[in-house]
Amino acid sequence: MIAFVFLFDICQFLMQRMAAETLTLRAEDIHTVRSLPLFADISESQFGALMGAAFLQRFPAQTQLIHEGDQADFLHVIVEGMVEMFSTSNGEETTIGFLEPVSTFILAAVLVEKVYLQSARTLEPSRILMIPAQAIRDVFARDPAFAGPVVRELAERYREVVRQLKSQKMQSGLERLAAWLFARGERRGDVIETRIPFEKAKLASFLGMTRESLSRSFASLADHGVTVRGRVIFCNRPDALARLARTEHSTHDH
Amino acid sequence: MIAFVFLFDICQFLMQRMAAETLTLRAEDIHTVRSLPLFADISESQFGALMGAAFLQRFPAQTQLIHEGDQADFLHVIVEGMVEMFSTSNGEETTIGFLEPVSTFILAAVLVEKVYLQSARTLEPSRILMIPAQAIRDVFARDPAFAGPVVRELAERYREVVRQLKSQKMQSGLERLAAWLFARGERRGDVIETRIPFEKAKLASFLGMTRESLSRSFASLADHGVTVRGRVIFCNRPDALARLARTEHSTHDH
DNA sequence: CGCCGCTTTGAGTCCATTCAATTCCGGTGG
DNA sequence: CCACCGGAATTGAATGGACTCAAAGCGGCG
Repeated sequence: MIAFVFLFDICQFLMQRMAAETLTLRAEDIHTVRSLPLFADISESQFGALMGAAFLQRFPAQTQLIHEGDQADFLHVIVEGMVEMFSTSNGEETTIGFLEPVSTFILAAVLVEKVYLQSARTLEPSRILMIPAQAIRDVFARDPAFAGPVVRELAERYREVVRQLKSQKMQSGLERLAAWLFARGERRGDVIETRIPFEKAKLASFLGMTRESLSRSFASLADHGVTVRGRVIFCNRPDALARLARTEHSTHDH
Repeated sequence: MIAFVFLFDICQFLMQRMAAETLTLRAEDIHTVRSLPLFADISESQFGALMGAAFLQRFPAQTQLIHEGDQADFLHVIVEGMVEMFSTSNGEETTIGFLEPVSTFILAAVLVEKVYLQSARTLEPSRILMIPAQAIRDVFARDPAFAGPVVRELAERYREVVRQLKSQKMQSGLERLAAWLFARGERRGDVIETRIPFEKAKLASFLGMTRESLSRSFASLADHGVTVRGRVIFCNRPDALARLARTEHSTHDH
């Protein structure tokens, strides 16, 4: 049984290899990875060890990089493209987050040598740097300068998930949407502009609702100065959006 | 303004002091804290430094130990009693978790020198060891043996919250309840027995539903062999419970 | 025994989802 | 350049699950 699972893993790995394209690390890429807070402090030699063991691959869109439940064998770094973290249970799928360059993901599973709790797939053609988990753990054990950044990374991720859990439990879908638009939008004068860089269905899943509900939520936001033009959202009353995001239950306007 | 806030903090602290009772550390307590995975590996001298800066307090039930939004000044260790982690937003409150001896809480906020994202209160009379955040950070910086356990603790907490988020987004209240009963129950022969060590309303809030819904969920679980007797829950078909917990959507029985 | 707080039950309402149909949009090929 | 196609997004109607409000049990403790 174990043997079969192992064989299956190998097959999967080879198939992925075939679908992907292994690239040599370019100096420029190494530099961007090196500049990540996670790696900024470690010694040159340890960083060299990590990069020596790592490899960079190019994946097409919609490639599943990580399968929830697998042993965490690599720390992934997204160098270019876009990655979705998600989870599947009894056929249902929910989006847990999105990753843009340059960031690492699933550090927790790698460090504690456990299985992944989430899956990951590319949403665009992407370049991913894969560092063997063992190399990460080795450097962690050897280089004390690595501990600080690792802890900061973990702690920040933890706090992010706590925020997500809170908003999931205490806010309505409309409020989560407002908060998302506000947090991620860019101010242009007195309007705020937010671009959704993926399908709206993904955003809906991330916010914990259906596409239809998201669509209706956008419609409701018209009362708050929001205009939707495809994947670009404008709001000419950012304060109204912020107020809603902070979950204003007192105001029952209509 | 700042001065007033500071004054307020001091008042709060003093009031807490008055409500609480400062205790001297007993050798026995020190030993239990020392045996925590988080502290097991650090050097004797560093541990001594931590304990020297720390103090143990006894709090009555329903005492708020941590106010969400405050700067994280202490790492708390629950030595005896029961603590609830919760969060408040626009008047609504949600329970995020429960802590029993012996465990630490809010390590993440302490390490990154940020504000607490959650509040904490005692649910029973409790003894809490409070270690100044700065002492924790100092030891972390000085003793490399501390890094591993810290990372393991953080990583596990992170994974726990991810699990909570997933179950919140993908499972029904009924399924979450089944999962909770199953995970926390004790096998006695072919029945499983679970004791709820706090108000059912707290459990409802933790599971993300109202008391009424929780009550109705218990009623529905009767079909799965569940009997409720006050705060003690029995199930004579643990497999049915487990199946439901794994979120069996396919089976539409009746 | 009687009070008080927690829990349960009931009834009605509301909001999100589901299912279904239509519109919108980008890309392709004639 | 335009017609067409398919996937995505929106809209509508109906369902259902969870919540709110209200009232009635239950249980522990003085």
